[in-house]
Amino acid sequence: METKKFVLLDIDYITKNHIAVIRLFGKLIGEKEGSIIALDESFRPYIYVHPHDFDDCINELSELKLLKVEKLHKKDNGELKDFLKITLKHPQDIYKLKDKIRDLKSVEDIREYDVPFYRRYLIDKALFPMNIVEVQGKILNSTRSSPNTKCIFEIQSDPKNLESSLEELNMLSFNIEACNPKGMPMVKEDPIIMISFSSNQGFQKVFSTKKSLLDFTETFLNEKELIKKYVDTIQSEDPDIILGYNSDRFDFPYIKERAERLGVPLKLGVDGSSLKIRNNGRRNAAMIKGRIHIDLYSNMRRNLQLEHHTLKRVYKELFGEDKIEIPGHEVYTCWNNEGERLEKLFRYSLADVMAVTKIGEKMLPLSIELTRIVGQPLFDVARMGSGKQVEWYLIRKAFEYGNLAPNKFGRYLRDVVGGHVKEPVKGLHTDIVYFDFRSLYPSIIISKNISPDTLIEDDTEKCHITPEFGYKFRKTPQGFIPSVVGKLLENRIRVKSIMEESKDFSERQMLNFQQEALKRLTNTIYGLYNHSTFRWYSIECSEAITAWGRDFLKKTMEKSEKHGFKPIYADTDGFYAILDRNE
DNA sequence: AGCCCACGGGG
DNA sequence: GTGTACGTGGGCT
Repeated sequence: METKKFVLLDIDYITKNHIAVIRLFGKLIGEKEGSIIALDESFRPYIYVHPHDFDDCINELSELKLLKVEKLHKKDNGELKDFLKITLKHPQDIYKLKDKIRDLKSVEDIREYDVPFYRRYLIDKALFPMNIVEVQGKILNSTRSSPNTKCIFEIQSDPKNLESSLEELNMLSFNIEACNPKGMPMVKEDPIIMISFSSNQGFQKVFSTKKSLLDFTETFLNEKELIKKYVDTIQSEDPDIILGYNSDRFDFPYIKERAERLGVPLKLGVDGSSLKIRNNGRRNAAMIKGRIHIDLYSNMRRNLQLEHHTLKRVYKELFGEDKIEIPGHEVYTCWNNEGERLEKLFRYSLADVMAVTKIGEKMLPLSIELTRIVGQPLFDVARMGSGKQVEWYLIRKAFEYGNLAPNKFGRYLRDVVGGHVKEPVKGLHTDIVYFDFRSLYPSIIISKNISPDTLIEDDTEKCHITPEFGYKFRKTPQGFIPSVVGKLLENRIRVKSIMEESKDFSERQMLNFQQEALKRLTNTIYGLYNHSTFRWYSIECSEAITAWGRDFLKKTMEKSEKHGFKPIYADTDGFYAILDRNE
């Protein structure tokens, strides 16, 4: 048996002889660079069933084509219960059979039927994308595919998750230009006129169908040759991460359609597969197997609070300098000119793509740390809001603790009593102190043990009683959410202390992003209790947290007044105060 | 105050 | 893809 170590970049599954085979895509380490695809045929999909009656249920299930039915204990909302674990042959069978199983007379409910197969694998095998993973098995084939070594590997025992890697990843940004005299280019009419690239390894090129005197440019006969060069460049640069700006909705769909018209296969994947675009309503996602495509635009919208999120504006915000710019409507005139006007377009295209690389270098470390904590692929984590990130983190934790994740609710809105607001004292204030409660909500969750699985009806047990509402939360044992929040807080303290001791700059930087990621996840949780799309949704928990928050806020304001402060404004999770100088 | 709708961002 | 779906700010009633 051989052993391979690699950074786990991505994961999916394929079907071979009606069997689902997990594929781990990685960047090999500890030897000359190259990519690996590690296959695991041994994992099978499953769901849980909560039956009314076990014998009836086992009977009814025997009619269906199932691989295995086993009885086991799982914690569900704080109670240890018996469930049936049903293993099926193929992930698609779950899609086909889940309604049938749910509708059986003997079945009360089905559980964890909507955890995608590859996510199930990551959770059950305790693997974390962007970490180093070790696999044992045999090399199926090792070919030289230009110019990187591609290794196909068969996993023969459980893969192991090792430490986080500090390996530098190869990032390549790209950007296309097209133009139309009347406005936005139309994919049916307007050809791609330029494609520019920039990498974190120093690669910078602008390819075009027109000539330029600038040294970073290269000219191609026609659009078809240009797109071929695009494919060649991605294969030869062999990036782990591909970056774009609005590339999910503009660059990739555009180039895909142009390539189709010209008959150029867009074989961009490490396995030779072509670009796929998932069209989920307004949530487009362009996918390349074995490489992580990240559209920084969605990232910027989520992470920067700005009035708008054009590349120019975001660049200015992050780096304080202006990027050279050509207004959209002038691209056409520049392109149809010669000399300086045209050269300016080349320079603009390069500036754009270089800006994307710089933004990527600055913003990706946080997404990578989130990925390492959440434990889902970077591709997915980069496209999730913080609520979904937390949810997947919790689903993993639930598995670790032997809990079943709650099913998804519907989607409905509900008014929650807001926080306490003190109308501001009019006037111009100086030397203001701000007291922030957001960091205190996690402590309230822990100290009052606020969790759906600790909420009780009667008060025969020792419990915390919520002000205003009177909701009761068991004091022991610790609830699921409080224990997770506790671990997150402890972890963050631990990471911060390691960070302060570390002498290595890049390690310190990584740890800083890690503690930032932990902070984000922690501070997201309390707000999720009143999102009906959240699996651990609980209006009682939500109200309890804000009720205790108001309680603490008022008490803290009173206390601050005794120490000579004068609160001038308060809202929900904090208050502003000044030192009362008259005293 | 609530509901519906359009828009973002890319050239 | 173990499928079904974004967030928000502005205008309107």
